[in-house]
Amino acid sequence: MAVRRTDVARLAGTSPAVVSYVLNGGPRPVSARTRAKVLAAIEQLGYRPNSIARSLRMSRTMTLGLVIPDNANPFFAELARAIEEEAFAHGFTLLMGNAAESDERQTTYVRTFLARQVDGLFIVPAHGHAGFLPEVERSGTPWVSLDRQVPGATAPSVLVDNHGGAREATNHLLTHGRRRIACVAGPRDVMPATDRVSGWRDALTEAGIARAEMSVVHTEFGRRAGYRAARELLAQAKRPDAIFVASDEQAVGVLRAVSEAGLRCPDDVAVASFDGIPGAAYSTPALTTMGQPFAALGRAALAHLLAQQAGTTAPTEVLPVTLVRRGSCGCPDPPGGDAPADGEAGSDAPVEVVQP
Amino acid sequence: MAVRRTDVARLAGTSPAVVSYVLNGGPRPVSARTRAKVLAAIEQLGYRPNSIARSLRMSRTMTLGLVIPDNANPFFAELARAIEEEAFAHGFTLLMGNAAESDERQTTYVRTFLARQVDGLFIVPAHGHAGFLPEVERSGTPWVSLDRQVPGATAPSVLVDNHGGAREATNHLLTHGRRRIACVAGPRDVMPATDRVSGWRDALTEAGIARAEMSVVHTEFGRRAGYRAARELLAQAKRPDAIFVASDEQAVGVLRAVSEAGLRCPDDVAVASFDGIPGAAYSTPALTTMGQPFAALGRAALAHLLAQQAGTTAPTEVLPVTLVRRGSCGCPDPPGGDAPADGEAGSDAPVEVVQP
DNA sequence: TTGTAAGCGTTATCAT
DNA sequence: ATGATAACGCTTACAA
Repeated sequence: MAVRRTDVARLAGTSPAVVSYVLNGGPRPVSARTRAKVLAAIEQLGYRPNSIARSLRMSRTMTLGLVIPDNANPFFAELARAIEEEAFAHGFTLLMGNAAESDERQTTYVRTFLARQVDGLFIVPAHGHAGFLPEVERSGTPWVSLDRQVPGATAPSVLVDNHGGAREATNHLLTHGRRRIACVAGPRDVMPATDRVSGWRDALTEAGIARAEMSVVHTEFGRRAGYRAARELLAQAKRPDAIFVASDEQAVGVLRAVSEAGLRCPDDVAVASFDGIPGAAYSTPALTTMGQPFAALGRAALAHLLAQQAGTTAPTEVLPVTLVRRGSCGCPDPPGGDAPADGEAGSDAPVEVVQP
Repeated sequence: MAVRRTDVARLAGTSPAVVSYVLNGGPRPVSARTRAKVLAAIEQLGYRPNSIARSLRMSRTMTLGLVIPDNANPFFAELARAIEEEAFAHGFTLLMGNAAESDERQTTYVRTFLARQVDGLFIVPAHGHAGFLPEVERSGTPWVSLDRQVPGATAPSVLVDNHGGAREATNHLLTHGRRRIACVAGPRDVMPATDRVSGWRDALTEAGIARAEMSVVHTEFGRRAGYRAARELLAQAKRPDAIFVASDEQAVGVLRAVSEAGLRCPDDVAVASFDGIPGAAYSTPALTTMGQPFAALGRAALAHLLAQQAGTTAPTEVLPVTLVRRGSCGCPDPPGGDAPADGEAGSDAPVEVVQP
């Protein structure tokens, strides 16, 4: 069918193995003359190596799998982007699976990826579920859990400082003179969500605010959920003068609810959130948020995978988040969404008005 | 190393071939008793088939490749999501490649995917570039170009009605009484961008507006580019009273520029855009936009691939876009970003304010 | 109904 | 420095 290594060897008047040595630069040396003939034959036949066969032989696929809970969520999209970038830089191809918040789909993807003999697996576990755990552990495939931890898993996790970040964001709202700071939280069963709630609570407690003065709404991540949660909070008798929101996506919905309620952000209700997705710079007002170090997360995740391949035992790693001050908290709002978003192309090219 | 088909056969007291027949449901029948023994052995050993070996043997990988120009752009992200969804539903796994607007990376990905013997390839070509064309054509692998057409390609394209959509959006701004309707366009060398410009121009011409009254800025897709383009337009002596924007992403930047200029949307400057990304429902005001049929695009793309596999010749397909009326054009702005976004989870669960 | 064996395209280990 | 050959794990045609 396709043109094989054998065909190249025949045309070059040599053996298939030599073709391998030329292509792979080893493990055995090959004379310059033979190499030239092989290269010519490859060119002439339009030969392309079959990496499936290579994978079978080498039991190494140079493929990594990534399973995320929700493709449509910009935070996971950004995380996926960072991981893809890092994988590409190391010569790996990434298989992407979207669990769509379903434990079943999540497990299906893990199973598929394992059957495909991926060299490693990145998993952002959907809400507490972890039906995939037994299979992945038994396979012996290196894996890393991201953003969230799986109870009982032996694999390392790469996380961010959710508690500290939430505390810092809340403290920042306090420095703007806000006292009634409510919280739009994530689902109860997701680790980063609960850590962010406790960071918020601790900041308020340290500021001497009574527990009874604190309101929290647990809800899904996502714009719509944030919108609905904020509507509840703003309808309370004692309306909050600020809201700490557990994710930028929810915060976009919160902003919308504030404006529909006839209130202004940050004047009537200040907002600070978490994640630092690119879109956060372009809402009105732009969101003050705890920026996650996406590139560093990607690097750390791959490093942990490679360490496991090398047999090293790598512990869980917690990366810091950094406060990004924009308009929603009451800080001055930088024009034009400040810096060009990561990966945004050609943003500084001159623009010119013309006639069509 | 791993547990193989042979091991299962030995334990079940049968031959490796029979194990295949049990797993694949054929092609030969297996007695109920043998099947039970095989299943038990599989369970006991924790056997998992190696699909690399299967792929090599079958010369079918059940893997498809997708190359997009920019992972960070929500439009491509949404398109990717739709395609992944469709591929998953048909039992395919998707390899995702982000060309990051680089022709070189784009070609690298196509080459990698071909080497991995993907059963088909979806390509959203980066700006006019098409360095990958010779290789993919010669490989004989079925492929489809999406969103944009590649000059000289034999493969079918799946597109939307860019001209008609732009025309409809512009006409809609005209019905709101706007006359000075400027245009923020995409890059000059991208087909859908130029088609949208001509749709906008035709609508204005039909309305009797002189060419000299039309202003257009060509720029990159992306929020920041839209922001900078709108700043130019709003600084003109005769300021436009509406802007047709070639993409929602750019429109988000346009909204930002309008608000920074101390103007209000839609009162001073109405905006209509193109794409219908989920985020468009949550800007302030929400964006009136020409919604692309993402799910249908995914379906069409896969259908074209499968048709090619079956040897059928499939022509280019153009899908319709639909006007989504929201606040930015002057229509009433539906509350809370109207319907739950596609793929947004659990959005209608009750929310409740509690103490932490 | 079941066992045997060839072959998918590659790499690595033998000899030469 | 090179040529032959066994193996990777699976599917299927063929023989029994």
